[in-house]
Amino acid sequence: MATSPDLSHEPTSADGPDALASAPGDGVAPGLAQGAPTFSPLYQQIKMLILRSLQAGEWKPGDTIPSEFDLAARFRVSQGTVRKAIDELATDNLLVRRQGKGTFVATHAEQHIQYRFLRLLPDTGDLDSQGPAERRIIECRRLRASAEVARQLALRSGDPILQVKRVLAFSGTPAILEDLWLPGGPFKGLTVETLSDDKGPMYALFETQFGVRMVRAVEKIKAVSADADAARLLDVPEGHPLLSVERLAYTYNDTPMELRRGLYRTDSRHYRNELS
Amino acid sequence: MATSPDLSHEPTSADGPDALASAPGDGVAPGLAQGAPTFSPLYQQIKMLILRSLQAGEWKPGDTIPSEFDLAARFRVSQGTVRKAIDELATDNLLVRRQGKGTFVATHAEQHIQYRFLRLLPDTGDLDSQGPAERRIIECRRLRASAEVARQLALRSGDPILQVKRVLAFSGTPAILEDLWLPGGPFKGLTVETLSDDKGPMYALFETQFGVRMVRAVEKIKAVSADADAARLLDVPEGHPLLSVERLAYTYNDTPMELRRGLYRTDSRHYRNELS
DNA sequence: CAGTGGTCTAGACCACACT
DNA sequence: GTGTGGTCTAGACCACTGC
Repeated sequence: MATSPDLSHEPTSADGPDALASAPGDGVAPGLAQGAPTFSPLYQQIKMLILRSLQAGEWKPGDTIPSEFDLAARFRVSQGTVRKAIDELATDNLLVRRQGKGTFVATHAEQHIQYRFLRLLPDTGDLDSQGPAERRIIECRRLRASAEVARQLALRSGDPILQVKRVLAFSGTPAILEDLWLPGGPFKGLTVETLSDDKGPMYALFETQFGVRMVRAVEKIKAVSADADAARLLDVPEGHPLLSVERLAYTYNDTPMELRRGLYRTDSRHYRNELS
Repeated sequence: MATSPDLSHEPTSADGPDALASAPGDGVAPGLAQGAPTFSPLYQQIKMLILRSLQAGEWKPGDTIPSEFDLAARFRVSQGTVRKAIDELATDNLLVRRQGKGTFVATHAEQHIQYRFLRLLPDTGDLDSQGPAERRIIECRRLRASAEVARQLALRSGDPILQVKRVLAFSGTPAILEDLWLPGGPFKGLTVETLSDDKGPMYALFETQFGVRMVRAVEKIKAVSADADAARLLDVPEGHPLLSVERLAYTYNDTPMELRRGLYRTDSRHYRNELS
């Protein structure tokens, strides 16, 4: 009797000689994970299981995950099937493959090039000349979600949230004024001190301190005029054109976890985007 | 004797019984395409060969290309290797796979959702309510490339170019003012009439009339104030904040083929971008 | 050297579209 | 049914990393 792929969450100890005895052509187990009539390829199911392990924190950002061969044995499928699942997770930027070393959980720390979600670049293209971003926290308040913020963060109006306001500068010149709204639950304990003491990207802090990993985001961009407040903090005349960048960032499972509204000075910088 | 993969450009007529006799484990032919010592996987070489056929116009936009099996026979490799090559070309948006039907050369025509490179969406998200874009050509002039335009289009200063200026409106309200610069050579014969008579996306026209297919683009976005000219054409007060979108679009082979500068009204629309 | 990811092959079968 | 892309397997070998 040919064994079916084992899609249980735990590694199995029943590694008998028939563990991998599935004959070629057994084909996919249709809808094995649930009774739904919808067809789902095996590698998609494996992908979901790996995703679940990532969510559950079985492997932390920066860790290496088990080898393809090990995962294949755990799930009772062929290495090629695991491979395809990992391939997709890698192109989604959730995993990083390194030949000869292993497959790692992606992280916003040691992204070694730059902040992964920041698209504002100097017009000269000279990424290094400007040095690191200087961060200044303006405020960090605990308050209740407005209807609008609640809607975007999938909360209820009045739920506790955190609001952070900060300015980023390069070489002493302010470039970005940002307001952030974070759900109070996952970010319980976040204080202005935590933020001020931090050195690296904020999303790296979120990973290490709160176990929240930002996976993807959607930005809505508009051109606006600087109001008095923005003009003061960004050191531009009132009415100066600014880029308004409203970002909704998601963790695993498409859960929105951060709403951010940035005002970017674009006199000597630009927002870069690639189309394909 | 085991035959090597045949990477010649033409289909071979020598379909003898040993055509596919390569034994497993023959491995990759290192640097077969050129004597370079750099290792290049077989599927990458196949990818390049398919790309070359696309460039050469062997298959036109909208056409179906030969089946994976046919291509495998042509190149004397396995279907899986062709598959991986096509996979990459599909994720690059150069080809489109359709199960049961075949693999097609991507096209800007019948992109049936919307203009693929236009990221300006109504704030309501209601894509259909606004109806189709109304296009008005302001001018179409033949002139000589300035140093700046020449640099970006990889031409020499003074080379002949075309400049097009147009306005796009939705429901009678102007939304976009665009200036385009095109190299004179590939677009010889482009007139204001050609442009005005056209119905679909401009990039579809470029494909059918000039055989130029835009494959990818890079945009630099800034916030600016409307000058008198822009204010008049976009029906906004002078000084109104506008999104400046400077696009450099490329054909196959990373050849720049269009420089475009758009001014977008963002009072009721926004530029949408996804990060990951 | 062993272990990891990366490539390649060959063959079987599934899902889908057309005829 | 036939032909297309899509999934899955099994096994071999290559390239890179680090012991």
